[in-house]
Amino acid sequence: MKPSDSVEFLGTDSESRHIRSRDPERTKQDILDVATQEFSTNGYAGGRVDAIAAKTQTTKRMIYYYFGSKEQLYSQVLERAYSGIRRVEEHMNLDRLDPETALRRLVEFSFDYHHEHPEFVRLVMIENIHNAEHIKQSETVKRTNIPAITVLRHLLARGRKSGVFKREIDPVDLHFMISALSFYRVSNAGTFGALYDCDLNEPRLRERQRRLVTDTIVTFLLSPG
Amino acid sequence: MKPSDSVEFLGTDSESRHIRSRDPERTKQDILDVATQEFSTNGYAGGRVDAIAAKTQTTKRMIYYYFGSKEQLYSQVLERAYSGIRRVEEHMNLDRLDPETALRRLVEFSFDYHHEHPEFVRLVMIENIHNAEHIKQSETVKRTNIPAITVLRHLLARGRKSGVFKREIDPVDLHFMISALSFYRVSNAGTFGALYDCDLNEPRLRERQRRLVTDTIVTFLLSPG
DNA sequence: CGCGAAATTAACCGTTTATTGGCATGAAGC
DNA sequence: GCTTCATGCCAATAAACGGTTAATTTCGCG
Repeated sequence: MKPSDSVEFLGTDSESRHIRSRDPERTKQDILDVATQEFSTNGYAGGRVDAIAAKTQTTKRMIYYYFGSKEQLYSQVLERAYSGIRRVEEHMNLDRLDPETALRRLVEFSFDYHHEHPEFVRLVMIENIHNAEHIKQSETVKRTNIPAITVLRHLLARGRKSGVFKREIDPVDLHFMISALSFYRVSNAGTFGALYDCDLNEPRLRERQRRLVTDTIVTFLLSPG
Repeated sequence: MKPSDSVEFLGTDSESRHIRSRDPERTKQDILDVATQEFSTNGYAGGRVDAIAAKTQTTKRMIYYYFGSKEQLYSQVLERAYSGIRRVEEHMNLDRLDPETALRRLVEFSFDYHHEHPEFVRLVMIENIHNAEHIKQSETVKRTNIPAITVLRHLLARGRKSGVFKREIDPVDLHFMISALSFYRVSNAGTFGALYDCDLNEPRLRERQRRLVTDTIVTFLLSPG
């Protein structure tokens, strides 16, 4: 190596490299953050390991060092994304509210969470394109998702007991409807907006649909069969 | 070229080539059919031109001859997929039915169409991953989708006039809800099934949700604000 | 201090992939 | 019969792209 190279090397060094001392956890999180962005934007096949490495503060080799393969990296990105919604969901304390209000809150939470986390929505879409084969193998994700149904089942039981909820409905079916209405608005904003010439992210429209979705679900539960 | 090559050449000739007489339209449709399958299964980035060519009765060269590029081929696949649902939608003749029944039919049709055309659903998912940038450029698709809203608007007006529909609702919003509930069940069957350990395609469950979705929409329209 | 393991880096490799060129050829219309 | 369109085959290409090699640096610990 020529002296000039050495100088050049040390020069860029102090500017961009070796600023961070070795910190495995931070490196991993850095990679996961960037990978989340990359995969959620371009899909799994469309996501580029090189692109991830470039946007990272570290190198491509580190990705393989910590995650083994593109696929395992993607799986971890997915798991982390799912853990996000669950963590928020857990601290909702719906039990203190009357059933109708609790249901409203739940729907609104779902609606808002999807809106605020489009990258999560996109990752789930992508995973579905791949027939959920990664999620199927993750016991963690599967286990941590059951509570969502348990909460709903409990809420439904409370509502029926108090006579507010007139409908019999399977908690899984209710969850399906709430998710569908929350998810689709974000996942299909592109095509829906293009086809019907509207911007689903426009605050006014979003607020209107937020109320609509909530009212629809609540109205159904309250109406006699 | 040696004589032996010539013989070899002519030999394979009569076996595999020139079996189909020249039929441009059929060749194009063949390519589109296979491409639909490939893209809807693997996504745009995941879809392989080689794989498409292999499953076709023709060659890769023909794909470029007729479609120019992978992207243009994908766009045409998308357009054709959208034209499918429109064609069916057109011959529904909802005007002969009373508003409530017409609405039921409409929801059921949407539910059934999505269920019966998962490849359409997947293509739309994929297009949304790409921010609908192909659809945005297709005037054809945009124009031919407006009628769906017009039909709804007319139906809503009829229902309100006759006093059956008590709710005021924007036709686009109604379309959004119907689509969401129809679409999500198919698009997210993978992750939903994995997370809550159920098979959304199981006939019993599907029938139950079909009724649930229809009832929910109808109940909302019929209920007083 | 010095040593071994963990962390990090740059350069490299083999393969895949979309895309094109070249060339031959049969069919159809004029 | 001649031209033109449609088709087939195959090889080439040039750029990605996922993954790896091998060397270097950092850090904790004895």
